[in-house]
Amino acid sequence: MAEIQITFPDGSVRTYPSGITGMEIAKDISTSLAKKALAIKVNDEVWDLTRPIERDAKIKILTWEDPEGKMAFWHSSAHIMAEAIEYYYPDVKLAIGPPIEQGFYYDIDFGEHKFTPEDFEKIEKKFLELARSGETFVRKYIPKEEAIAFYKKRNNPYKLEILEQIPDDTVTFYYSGNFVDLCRGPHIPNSKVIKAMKILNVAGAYWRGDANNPQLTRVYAISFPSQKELKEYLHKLEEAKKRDHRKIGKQLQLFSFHEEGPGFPFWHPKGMIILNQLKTFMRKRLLQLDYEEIQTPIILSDVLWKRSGHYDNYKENMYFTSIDDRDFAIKPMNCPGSTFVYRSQQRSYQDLPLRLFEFGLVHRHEPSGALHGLFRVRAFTQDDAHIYCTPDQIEQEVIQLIHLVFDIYKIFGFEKVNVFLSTRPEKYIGDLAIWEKAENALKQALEKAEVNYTIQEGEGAFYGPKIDFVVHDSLDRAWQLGTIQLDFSMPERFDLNYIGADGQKHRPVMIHRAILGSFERFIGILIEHTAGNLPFWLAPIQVAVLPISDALIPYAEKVAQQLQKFRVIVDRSSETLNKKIRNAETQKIPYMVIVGKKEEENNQVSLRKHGKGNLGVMDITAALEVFENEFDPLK
RNA sequence: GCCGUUGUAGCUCAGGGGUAGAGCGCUUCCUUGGUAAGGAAGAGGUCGGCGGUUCAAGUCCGCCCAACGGCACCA
Repeated sequence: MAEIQITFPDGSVRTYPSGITGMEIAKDISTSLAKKALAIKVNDEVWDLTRPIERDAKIKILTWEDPEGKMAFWHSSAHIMAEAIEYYYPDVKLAIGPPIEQGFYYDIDFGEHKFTPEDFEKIEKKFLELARSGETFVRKYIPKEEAIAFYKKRNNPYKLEILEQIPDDTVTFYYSGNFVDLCRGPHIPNSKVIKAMKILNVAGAYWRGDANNPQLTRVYAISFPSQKELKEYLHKLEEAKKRDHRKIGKQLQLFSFHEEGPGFPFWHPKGMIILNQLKTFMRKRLLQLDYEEIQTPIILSDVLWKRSGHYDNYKENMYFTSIDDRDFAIKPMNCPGSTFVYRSQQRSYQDLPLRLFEFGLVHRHEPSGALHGLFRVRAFTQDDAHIYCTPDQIEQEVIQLIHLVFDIYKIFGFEKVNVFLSTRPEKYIGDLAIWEKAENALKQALEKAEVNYTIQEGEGAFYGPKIDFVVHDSLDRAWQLGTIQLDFSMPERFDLNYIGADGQKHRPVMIHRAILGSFERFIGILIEHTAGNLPFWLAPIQVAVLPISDALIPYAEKVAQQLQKFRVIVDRSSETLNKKIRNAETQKIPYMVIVGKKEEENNQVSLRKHGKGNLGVMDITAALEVFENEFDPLK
């Protein structure tokens, strides 16, 4: 038999007979590895451990520690779950069942039956029973004709549609237990390693993600090699739930939502402090960079929106009204308004770049099913700005912007930022030459700012290329915040111009940009990022003075007086000290200043830090100094 | 917008055809305290809205609204 050379990840090479399987190689290395092995990577392709390797290859045995190992594990779990579901509901039609980042799902047409959480338990039980029985996953090559006949007999239009799109004459099927599925694989060798599984939820999902197609039931689940890992995962889910900004917003009395205004947040006094602090902060930064602030109307004539193109492209998302028999629209974006400020006087090349920023309140008719706390609302305030410049100025402007964006994210503790450059799509407006110039300017800017970025070919807007900024929060979830979008359309539509050094009229380029995106959404992200423990400068109440008894209220007020440059409250309730501390802690107030007789006698306070505990007794001035040393970008 | 689930006191939730429940919060009283819940009493609800079935509906049925989980959407 021919021999082949197998190269391992560490670079070492071993010789094996051709046709050896991954499992045999794993066993050759060590029995413990063979036990843990789930799949094998063969020259960048993930294979079953039972599949014969016939040529020289670079391999890596995959275990639960490898993302690809997890994928195979969950993919196989999806098959077992489908088998369990078919056991109880033999008439279901399976569509697709892939692994995902956290677990797996199977899209299933349940016909008449409504699959609900009541079904979960019995499916989970059956699943574990099947997994424990030690099912093997056997890969078989089936002629496509045979596969089609198989699914025709089973009356499964979904699998037939998938088959139609496979060009090959032979397709692969996987057999495990009583289950058969058209599947590319790879799978784990034996189901015994799956020790724990939980169905997480069910949801409707369109076949092939198209809203015109029938809706299937998507069953989400996750599985693990041990019960312990499942427990930990469920615990993590709960922790994430605790950080939900909707919940914390309610607990801390920051904002609320009401039936009377779906998608329209009500900001309470404490939330307003955060909102205003953010605005003050952003305003200060922008004014330092030669931006000028403007404010444009919320309601503007529909003539304007027809001219801007929003009426044709964005009508579905706009609200309309009328005034004295004339038609108006509520602005969904600030850009058209900004152009009026630009046009209010003849601009010269010496005026450029002109940087106009607006904390613009926009309204958008989001589909009802899309609303989600502060993350997706129907009214929000963008930290918007429009920069009017010459094509030659794009690069320097974008460099400045990139630095600004990174500076600002850093202040909120967003250190990991991914940057994406989206280039010209198939449908676009404007000259090819200016597109190329603009895209090059963006690339140059990114490179000069020494930013790593990913190009998203063809993902730009029809009116210009753009750069997007995605940050990662403390739970490593990704959030798109900032965007820098070049626009060749708006200057054209509104006939914007400036007089160049040559005395002739020229067309400026418009740069739309937002850094936080929307203040409302950003606060939601910040709450989840910090679990509601906002930094000192953003905390609605910074210090709570807690008198040990009613008799100490006068001294508490005297102390509060001396701390008045901070947002300070005095707890005058006739509760025990323990209760007052508990209340301040649950309200996530950064500092507690505790005063009793002893402190009063020496003009001192006892300081306690939220989440940390007692910092000890000190002079009032020393406490003041502690607060003054807290980070404050507004100083 | 689509599919599914949910809607009971300010908040978190139990109850499930026959007089509406708990804890927290709120009010009052007692207690005056030393680093995460002191004690007692009281007030508070057209059980999301509108219709229907029934002697009787918070409970069963239909429609609507909203929230939640996904999908679709996010020029």
